[in-house]
Amino acid sequence: MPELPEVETIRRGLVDLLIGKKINEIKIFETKSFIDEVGFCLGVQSDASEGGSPREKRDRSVATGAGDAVRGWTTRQKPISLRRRGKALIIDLSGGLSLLIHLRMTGQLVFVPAPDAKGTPAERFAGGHPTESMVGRLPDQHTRVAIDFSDGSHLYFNDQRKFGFVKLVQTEQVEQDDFVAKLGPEPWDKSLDRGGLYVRLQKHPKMMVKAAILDQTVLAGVGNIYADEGLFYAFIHPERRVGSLSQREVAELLKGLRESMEKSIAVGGSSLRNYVKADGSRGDYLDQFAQVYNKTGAPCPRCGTPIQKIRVAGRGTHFCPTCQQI
DNA sequence: CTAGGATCCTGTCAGC
DNA sequence: TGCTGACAGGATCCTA
Repeated sequence: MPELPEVETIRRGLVDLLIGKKINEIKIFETKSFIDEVGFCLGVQSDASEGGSPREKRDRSVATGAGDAVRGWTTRQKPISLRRRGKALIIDLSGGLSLLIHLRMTGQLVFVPAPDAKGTPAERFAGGHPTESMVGRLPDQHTRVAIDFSDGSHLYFNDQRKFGFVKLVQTEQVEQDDFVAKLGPEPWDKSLDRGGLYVRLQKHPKMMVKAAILDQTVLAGVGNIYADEGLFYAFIHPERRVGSLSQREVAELLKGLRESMEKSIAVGGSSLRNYVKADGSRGDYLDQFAQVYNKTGAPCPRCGTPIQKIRVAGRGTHFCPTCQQI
């Protein structure tokens, strides 16, 4: 699910928790979820000599409590910075490697601190796809990768559908990564102002506007929720052809995208404190800012017309048929 | 170039 | 309650 605001929420929440900690081991519970571009711990199972520090223990099998074989990579590297590009989170490590994390539809990251001396339940930080794994015992059946820190804390990458991944890359190669290299500018990039987005969009004049803003090469980080919200804000029907949009409409669309994402970041995206409210009940963070997304049948906040749901570019699309005309 | 569908997976929900 | 099909917030690949 996680779109830009969720990933940014995670980045902000994790930065102080991870920086300076020392990794003991990265455990890989699901091979498919961990892509090793460096050739350190997975990939070629050959005994051919590989690059890297001789102190690294590679391709080791570890026994878990459950008895499953889990791949592990022992290292002493430390997270030194957390970055975000579009919907990707990048954790740079002290040894020149980086973890490039994409949550796709159902990924989540859960940080579990070490229990204190009194055994008081540790306060977690979690973000991404909201599920019981945010509060349950970890690792669980959805845990794909776990990072164990030397102080006894853990960072879990959980992902029901296994679409997301953690990729190990050289830090200097991050910009050249297949996914990162194709990304368009960040939504707040100045290059999009004063007609910049209009120019980018007009390279695809026949495309439906919703499909165009979901295209990560046009603009990075916009997903289905914020696409619907931004189009609603700008009074633009999602099936309008890009070529029919005026500069003014595109400027409004950019404003709408930015505002809805800023609001979401301000309330903390889909994170633990939205998932579990103070009284222990489960909340839906979308309620805190969404005007149309997942509001099928509800009155339009501007004109009262019931919000409609249609399918555009293969995606569920919510809009107001009165405010957003073809 | 574009649309549209299938695909990777698993879980949930509506309807019967 | 059980079964079935539709659908899910991403991205890519293929075909037409």
